[in-house]
Amino acid sequence: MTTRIQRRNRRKILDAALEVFSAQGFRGATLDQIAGVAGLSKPNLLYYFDSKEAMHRALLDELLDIWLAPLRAMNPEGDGRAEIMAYMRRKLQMSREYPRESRLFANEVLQGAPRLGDEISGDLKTLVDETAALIRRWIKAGQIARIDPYHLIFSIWALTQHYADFDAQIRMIRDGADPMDGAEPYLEELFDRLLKP
Amino acid sequence: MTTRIQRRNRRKILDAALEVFSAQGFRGATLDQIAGVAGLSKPNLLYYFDSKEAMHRALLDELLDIWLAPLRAMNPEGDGRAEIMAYMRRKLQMSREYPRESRLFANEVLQGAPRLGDEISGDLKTLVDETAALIRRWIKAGQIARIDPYHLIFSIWALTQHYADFDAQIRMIRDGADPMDGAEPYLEELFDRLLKP
DNA sequence: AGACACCTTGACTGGTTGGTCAGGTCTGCT
DNA sequence: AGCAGACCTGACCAACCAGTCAAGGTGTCT
Repeated sequence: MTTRIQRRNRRKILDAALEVFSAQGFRGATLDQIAGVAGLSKPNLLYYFDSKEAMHRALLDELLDIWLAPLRAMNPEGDGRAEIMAYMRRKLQMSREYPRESRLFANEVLQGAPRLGDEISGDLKTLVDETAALIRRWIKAGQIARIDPYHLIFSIWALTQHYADFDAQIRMIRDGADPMDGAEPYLEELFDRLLKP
Repeated sequence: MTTRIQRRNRRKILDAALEVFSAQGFRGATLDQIAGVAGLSKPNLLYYFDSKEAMHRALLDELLDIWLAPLRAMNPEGDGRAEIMAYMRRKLQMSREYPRESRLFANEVLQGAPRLGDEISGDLKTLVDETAALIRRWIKAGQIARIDPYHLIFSIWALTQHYADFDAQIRMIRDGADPMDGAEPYLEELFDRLLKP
């Protein structure tokens, strides 16, 4: 049985944890910081989660589905170019709407993904392999250019997530302007040229 | 006056610090770990550097020049397309040869670049602005396509550094194979298509 | 209202970590 | 050899941090 209070507080804690973990990394975050952001006491955090580690795992677990949704949303029956362009657009949208989620995963992967369970990484691999096979079929059908499917996927990740993960750097260079200004037409052009058979 | 021992030990410390900071981030790294890798005692580390922070600053300072060398190496007199392709190749080469440096900067920027001095970021901005102006001239001269120079630079960074920074993820997906396998021809094709007028 | 489970917290603990210091050892020079 | 200064370290400290606990507060159901 989960009560109303439980739902509300677990949500507050995970929100705060996302805020702090994404900005400081796992090791850099402290329970006191998370407690402060959540507006709860530290022992209370540990009443709802067994440990800092459990909090982090719960976050990754919950967010992975959201994070991979655009990839799952690709339609094998659709037109190759249109589907890949749409995927890229959705990923860019994710960087705009969920920059903290992007940085959370970036932090985790950057440190060698020590807290991403084998199960999780297995799911990811399966999904990517399936998508790569799908892209190969689109290539065979002559819908897109003959390019490596894996590197294509990596380049979509790299280009879209860069705007969320390296926000600070882009802001410095662009005098604080919105880092994603002009990103969409640019990536549109880039992938249009790349995919054209 | 700097002695031979000073040079040798400072080098050992900075090497070890790069190893540990790049893998764990600033907050995640401990002086004990660095001391262990360097083969020196912790107090000895602090004999050569005032603090953990000073160590980190010295590293960033020393490595920024190396890191930005490819950008400085662009030749304004050269052919636009050839120069940009060469820059991309050099950056990819950096990701292959200096993945730790890449991750060090990635960690720093990801956390909002709190330890990158204004001076450093100012230098970077100036250099990027100059390069952007140069790219605009190449566009005017009809040597490359009409694309946003800043986003072009960001996309070169994103695509090349991704292979170093997200190494762990790519390895998972590609079953431990060398993440950069096939990256060069892929990026060659991508930027060739992108830059063509 | 009363009972009972659920929720909350101040005070604490044990371990870690950045940094200090007094005193020791080594090196290069004369 | 002997000396000065550079180099090195064990022992220590204060701050920080994840996690514990006993005690009290709160919501809910009858």
